[in-house]
Amino acid sequence: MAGGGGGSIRVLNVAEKPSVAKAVAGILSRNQGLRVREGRSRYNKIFEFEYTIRGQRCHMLFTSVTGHLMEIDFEDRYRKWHSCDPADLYHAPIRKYVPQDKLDIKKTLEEEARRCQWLVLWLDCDREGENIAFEVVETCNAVNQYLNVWRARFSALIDRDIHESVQTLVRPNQLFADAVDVRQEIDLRIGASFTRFQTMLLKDAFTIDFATDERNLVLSYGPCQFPTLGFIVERYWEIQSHEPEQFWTINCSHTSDEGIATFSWMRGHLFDHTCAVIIYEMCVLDSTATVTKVRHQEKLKYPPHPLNTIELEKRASRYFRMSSEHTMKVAEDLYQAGFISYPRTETDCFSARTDLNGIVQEQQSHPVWGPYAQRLLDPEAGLWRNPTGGGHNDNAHPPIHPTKFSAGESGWSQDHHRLYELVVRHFLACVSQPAIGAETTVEIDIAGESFSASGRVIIAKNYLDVYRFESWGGSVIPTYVVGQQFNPTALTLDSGVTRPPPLLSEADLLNCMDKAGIGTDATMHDHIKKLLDRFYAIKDQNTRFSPTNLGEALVMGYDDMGYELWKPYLRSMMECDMKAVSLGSKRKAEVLETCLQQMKACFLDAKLNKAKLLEAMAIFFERSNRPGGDEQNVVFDNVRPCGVCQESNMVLKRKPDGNFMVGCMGFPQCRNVVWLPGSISEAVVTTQVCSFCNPGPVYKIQFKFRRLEIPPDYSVDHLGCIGGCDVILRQLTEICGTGSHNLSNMSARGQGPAATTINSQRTTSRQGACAHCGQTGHSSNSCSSWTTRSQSIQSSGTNLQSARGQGPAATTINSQRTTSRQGACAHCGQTGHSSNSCSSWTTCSQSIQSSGTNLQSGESSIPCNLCQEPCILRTANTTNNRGRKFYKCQSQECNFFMWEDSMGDNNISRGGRSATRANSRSANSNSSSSRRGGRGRGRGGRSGSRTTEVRFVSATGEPISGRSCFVCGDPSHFANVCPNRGT
DNA sequence: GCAAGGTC
Repeated sequence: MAGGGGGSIRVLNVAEKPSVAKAVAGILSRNQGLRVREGRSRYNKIFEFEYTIRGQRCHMLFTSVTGHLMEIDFEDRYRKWHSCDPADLYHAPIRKYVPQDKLDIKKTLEEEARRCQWLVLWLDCDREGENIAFEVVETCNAVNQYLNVWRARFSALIDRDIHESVQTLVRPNQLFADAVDVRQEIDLRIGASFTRFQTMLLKDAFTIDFATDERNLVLSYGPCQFPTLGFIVERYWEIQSHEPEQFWTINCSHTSDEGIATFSWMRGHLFDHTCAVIIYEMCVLDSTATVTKVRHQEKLKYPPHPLNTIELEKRASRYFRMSSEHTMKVAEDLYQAGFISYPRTETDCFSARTDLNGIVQEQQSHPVWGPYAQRLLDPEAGLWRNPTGGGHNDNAHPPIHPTKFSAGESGWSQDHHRLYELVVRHFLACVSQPAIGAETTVEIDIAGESFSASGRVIIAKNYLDVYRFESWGGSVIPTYVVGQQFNPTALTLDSGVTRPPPLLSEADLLNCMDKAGIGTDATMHDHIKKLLDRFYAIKDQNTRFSPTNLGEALVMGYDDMGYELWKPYLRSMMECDMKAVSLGSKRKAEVLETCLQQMKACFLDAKLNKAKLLEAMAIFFERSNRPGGDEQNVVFDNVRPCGVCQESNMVLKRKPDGNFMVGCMGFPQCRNVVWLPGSISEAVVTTQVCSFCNPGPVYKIQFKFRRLEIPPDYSVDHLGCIGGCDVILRQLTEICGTGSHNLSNMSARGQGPAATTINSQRTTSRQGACAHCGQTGHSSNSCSSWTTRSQSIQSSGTNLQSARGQGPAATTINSQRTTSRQGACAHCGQTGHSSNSCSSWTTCSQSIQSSGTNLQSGESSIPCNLCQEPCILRTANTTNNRGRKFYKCQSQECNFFMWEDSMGDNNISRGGRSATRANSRSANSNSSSSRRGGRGRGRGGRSGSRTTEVRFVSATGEPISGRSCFVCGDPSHFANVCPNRGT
């Protein structure tokens, strides 16, 4: 490192945010001779002071950016949604630029950098920080290539760290920055491609009747938001597929002068009713209890670890029902006003150098928790304990803690008060002794069966005194000694049912994301909010999340395709790759290429399987009759570059009349088009490239023809090329015509060269034979086996061109030719009306409306068995259950779902219990087995979660199926409530 | 009109 030297050098220091610039400048200058002036940006001031770095006198200029200085986006040509096939976004050029709102910061950097010799980067010490560092370097180097660039590494904004850091400057780490470049590019390409794809595919195809303006509806996909949605849907499905099961347990209680002890059966509960009854009968017949074990134990309840962002969000949600997004807003306010430390931190352990004592001292005068703080500082109280960390450290920020005392500010909302209180109490708890409890466990034996009861007495509350959000429940039980005998006050056989897990709470969701590495501490709340903004999920009053129909349909669609795009694995894989890049074990270009290649293949596959998405949507939404509602019309598959305009791609389209064409995306400026045979029922662009045709690549198309509309000697499946080399395709075009654009139409209007031409070479090779049936003796024109449709084609004049080497495809209408068609409807080609008012559009949308309506809303409804809201009869459209009718409760908060064909079963109530519970069980079981398609999502048999909620069914006197009271034999009640039973 | 990541 340069040192010594006579004169002073100018050093430009740049921090990631204004607060850090201010703090570091304050520490380095020791607030001596520190001057501040405005920069171009009102938030990013410039601090100036003198400093000496390893003997070199420096005039320090300290300014900041605000996070990333640059953004990436596609080049202009690809930015419009219809400018290209979304698949092109996997290789479309990307540019990195400083957005408009950051230009003033850029200007400040440029102005200052010009006059400096050194650049010292004080960005946060994580990968993103390193990437921002290089953005700053790029900006400054552009105006001063002689800058000596240094990186300051620091882990906390405290004197010792900062002074040490500036004396041990290092070079910035390109590998760390590379890892972020990889992430940015992958996120952009995947996000934009899938978002455009699914939005264009689904938005207009269905009536998605949310409050918002449908035209602005964006069905976004993102590598973080989708797995987050996946967690919500998965839990929702788990609940739906839960099969309640009845279980039995024996409970015993004993009341004495000292109180009540409730003993629970050490077998837990049994699912075998007969077995439970037999054991119960044994206990009742020999009900004397003998105490077999008494154990006294001291138990500790530890205070929480120091607070990081995720923990703050989870606790604010749990204690105050604040959303994570709102929590972060309030925390940001408190941080900006200096009351709490930086709220975006992963760190949950304090540095040994933090002045914990000083932080407690500040809180001594608070009217509520002040006395506790005083006790903490009193060595005689013995309350202090050095905090233990949770093992996370971002090496950039300390755990969230109070930085300034406040007894409440006038401008604070209730949430500001609450959050500040949480931060303070949490901090005080962290430096406190754990709570101490004395636990007693008593075990008894009744007729060979073991039961246990426990009680707890809190000896010292310690941290619980200040951390009012936590409690340590416990009850006192009477004293027992080993060998003591007593008669239970009550001995009952109780029944309960297993229950599904609850919907995910916000804290649960944050937990899932944290574990799976979805998002960062600073962005997790954004992803959750995005799901709500996109109408993918809703949050109920208990801050629990469930998917909307839209969210569920999207996940279901991808799941039915067999993809786990909604699972966290993709992100985990990316995280691994990024780590490898940052460590230098993988190269940036290599990771980018591999990942994008895989994702593109996945994307193309998803496009091929788009029917699955449509099917899943059709379960929940009605088909729309909007013109763009035909998904075939809005999702384009790239076939080849356009040889006419040489700007856009030619894409496969299906017109509203069902016929296929390959047209230039540059329409209407470029009208290059290839009409395809009218006998095609399906056409899908593959990834195979034709090795003959130019300009390439020309992707081959997998066609399926309608058997009855093509000659018998042609296969219904054909992998074809529209570039001009494909003989079969041209034959079929000639034979079948192109629907409304058949040759008779063309020639009738005197359009010159027909769109559908027969290749002379091909015709020559089959001279003398009918092109239709292949037999000689007649031409295809007079072939008797042909349909009326093809006969109309035969009258057309054919423009014979040689097959190969003709440049643009033989079946191409070029732009020059199209010019002559100006004034004709772009849809059907006829004159006299525009495409807006073309009657064939209307016909098409009507047919969709009448035939494609799977969701027969309002056709029939029954009151919900669970909540009494109406249940609407709908028709499923999934692969496994197409056409099957089901009832689904309209209420968003009710999970009732029942197949219509299984309703009979539901009338059989089990064990004489109320029909309601039986119905819900049956409904759930049906939904699990069929809707989840047996992919192992629903739990089978008894492996799932069982909660121990016990219902005293028998206490109501209901007989359990097939049994009668063993005391008096009466089938109308059970033994434990038998009036004839002695104690 | 797309993502996720910084931050004001």
